[in-house]
Amino acid sequence: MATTTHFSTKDRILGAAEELFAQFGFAGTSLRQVTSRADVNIAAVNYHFGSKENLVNEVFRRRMDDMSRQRIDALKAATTQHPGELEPILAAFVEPALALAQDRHGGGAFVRVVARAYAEKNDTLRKFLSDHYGHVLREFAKAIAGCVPGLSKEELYWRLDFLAGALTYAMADFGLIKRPAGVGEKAHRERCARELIRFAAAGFKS
Amino acid sequence: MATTTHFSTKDRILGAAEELFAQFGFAGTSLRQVTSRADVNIAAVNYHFGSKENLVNEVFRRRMDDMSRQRIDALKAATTQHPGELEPILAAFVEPALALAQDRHGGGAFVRVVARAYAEKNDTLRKFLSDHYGHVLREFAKAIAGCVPGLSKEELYWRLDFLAGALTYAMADFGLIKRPAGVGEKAHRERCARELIRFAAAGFKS
DNA sequence: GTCTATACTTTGATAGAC
DNA sequence: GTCTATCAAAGTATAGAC
Repeated sequence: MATTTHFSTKDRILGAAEELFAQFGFAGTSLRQVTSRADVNIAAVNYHFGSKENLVNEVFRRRMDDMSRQRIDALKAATTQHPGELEPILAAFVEPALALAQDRHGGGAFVRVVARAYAEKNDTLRKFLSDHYGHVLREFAKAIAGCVPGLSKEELYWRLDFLAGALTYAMADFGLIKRPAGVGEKAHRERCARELIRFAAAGFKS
Repeated sequence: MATTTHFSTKDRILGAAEELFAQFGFAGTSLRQVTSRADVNIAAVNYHFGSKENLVNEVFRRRMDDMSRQRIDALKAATTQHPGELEPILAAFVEPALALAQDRHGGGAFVRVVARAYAEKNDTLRKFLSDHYGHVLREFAKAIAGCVPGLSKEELYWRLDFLAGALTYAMADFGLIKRPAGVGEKAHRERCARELIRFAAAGFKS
């Protein structure tokens, strides 16, 4: 917020929190660890963010906003460059998410916030997610509907949920599939995207 | 552990914990709440379970073991009664999970443990899950491979992961789709199963 | 082996001086 | 906007009764 390269207390807290959350999870990270790494006083967290929970949400929001923007941009490019084709739309949905999940700095924290929204009865966070995710998802729903005309709106939404679920699972690296030692992270991610797009495309067209 | 209907301290803790975890989540439930509801001393938790984390895992394991058994039984029935058909196999995988997720007593807690395994860097829990889930998944992989002969083992495992992800998401009731007011829980669950089976079947066959 | 009373340690949060 | 001091509540650990 100035002409210098100085990072504000708030920004330093966000940065430190993101790294620690990604590495140790939320429960495993204390605010004292965060403030110690950010080199600020323990009380600064509550002053700037109100609570630990709200700090978590803010860490998440930075990445989420960025990913949503990438998705929307990619969607526009897909529908203009490949009109009527389903796979490029699915790629626009899948690829930014997998790229983020793999980001060393924010990916772990991001995936964890999503999972936490599953796990904890947290209607505030759920509503927040549905407000943001909802908007993006509806854009994709419209675009997909244009490629698969026979689909009812209900069926379309069910299938979008299935895609989102499979993608979230893949982002968390949770399944049977493990990256083989000889394959780089980028290649593994691209393989995942390719497989998921093919799987989902067949599902949407069925 | 007797001829009476007496519940041991351990069982009372497990029962109270399951209900509270399902209702308030893990972070939202203190051990003092648990021991108060179970009418046992606070120290009994650490005596019987070692830690809160381990209590969570034990609550989960009871349901998990039960669900895995149901899945395996349903798989056997499917392959003998409908040999060579893919959809009954997928149903054997999907339906026990959705039924459990909807169970008022244990469903909430169950889904939350799975989500927590996503969210927290907990290799113990992840390994435990992969040990149990892994065994069941491999049975299903074999059965599916019999129905879709052209599929490589790698592709098969990718797609199983996608199915598991979509199913987990659906179990958590996390997506856009909400149960309409006029539809019962059972009907909604059956609709979900039907849609997911169709979606995944097309994906596996692609 | 089982359970209880009790104390220890760390956590997130707050109040008030500066 | 930031700090020190302090708080209540949480998970955990231990000693000893039965």
